[in-house]
Amino acid sequence: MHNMYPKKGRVILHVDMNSFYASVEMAYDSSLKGKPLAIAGNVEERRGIIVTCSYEARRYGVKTTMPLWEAKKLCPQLIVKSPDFDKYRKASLAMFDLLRQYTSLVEPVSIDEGYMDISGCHEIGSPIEIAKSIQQRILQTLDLPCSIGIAPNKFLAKTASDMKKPMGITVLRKRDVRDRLWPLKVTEMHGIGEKTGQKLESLGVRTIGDLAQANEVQLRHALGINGLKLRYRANGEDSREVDPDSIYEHKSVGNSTTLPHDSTNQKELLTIIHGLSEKVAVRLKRKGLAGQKIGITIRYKNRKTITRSKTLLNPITAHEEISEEAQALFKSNWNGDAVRLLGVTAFEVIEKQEAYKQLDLFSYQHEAKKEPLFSAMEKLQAKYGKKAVQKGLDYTHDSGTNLRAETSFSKDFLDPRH
DNA sequence: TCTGGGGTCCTAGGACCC
DNA sequence: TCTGGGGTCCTAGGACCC
Repeated sequence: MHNMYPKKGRVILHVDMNSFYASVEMAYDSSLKGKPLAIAGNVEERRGIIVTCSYEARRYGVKTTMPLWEAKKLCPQLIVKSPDFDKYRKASLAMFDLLRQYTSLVEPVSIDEGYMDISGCHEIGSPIEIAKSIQQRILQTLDLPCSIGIAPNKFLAKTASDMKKPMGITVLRKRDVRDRLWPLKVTEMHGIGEKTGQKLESLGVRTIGDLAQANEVQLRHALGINGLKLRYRANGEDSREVDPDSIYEHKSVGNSTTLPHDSTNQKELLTIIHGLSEKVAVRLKRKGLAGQKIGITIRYKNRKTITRSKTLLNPITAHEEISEEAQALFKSNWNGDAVRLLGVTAFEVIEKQEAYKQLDLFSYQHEAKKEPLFSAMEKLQAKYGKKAVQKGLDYTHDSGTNLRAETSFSKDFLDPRH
């Protein structure tokens, strides 16, 4: 018996497109190749920032999230384009289709990166051969460069794909962790940003190796359970599986906009919320989703940002309904200061089919308004359980009608302690 | 002359239930 | 006269990522 793989380990690839938006623009217009190119939001206005830029632009010090005016100062000949998301989505879909020709275990994590589990792909070739094939075909058929990390788990694969850019292929095995992962600065680790980096610094943790061997009690105290998770990863451990279905699991759909000018004009602000609500409604409908919870974001002139949300009795999709909830939230929470940004988000989105079941419940709530409360509640409880009954009660509160006084009686009735 | 827009996940406190 | 402990749901904020 010859077993090439004595330990049944996984082989995970992380495919990371290099400066994706800029590369897509160059694939469409080859005259842009070799030039400093940046994709920036709000190109016309003062508030644009760099979303992506070509490697040529990076040589001038231009970086992602840098304000546009600053980038132009560093590189006056910078070519600036507004993002064209339809174009990028198309390229992204084609790229993931190509990956799925190797295995169905493909998990897109964003428009330009994804994981693959190629553990069962021995017949196609070795992991490195597969990675080379993928990289070549993405380049040949889509004219797009990418880097690929090969490792026994997601974290190491993601870290590996970052090590050689552009067009790199990097293998990071468990036995490489000590020599190749541990020397890296802890701030380069996926999941560690500015704040966590500062906290770790104050604990004397500067490299990933420091984190891997840090005192668990101290970590837990400073960072909570996340500290232990990060330490685990720093040791090269990560048991998360590649989940091809995760793309279908939407949790929220939102739209936000930074206003061209800070505003205190309530009418204007409400109009903007109306427009954002429409965009949310259109996107919900296109995906066949409905939102159980509507939220707004208000960012003030001084950048202080608040969020307010409301859980609804029934999931909604319609533009007018979303707009009504969002405008009500705005009116009761805006402090009158000048507003810089507004956002509308639908949370706890569910598939429309689920929403129909809940509409059935809604009809019972209407009955609850006509019938004696008592029997309507019993019906509701028989069909939907106590949680549904609680919703029914909320509704009577919401409507603020004559049923209000009776609800407390019903609540008592439903509590077995009484 | 400052710092976009799309998300996810986690935490923490209060209300309420059992 | 005084007051537990487990759990869930809801809301708001924060950290992080691309």
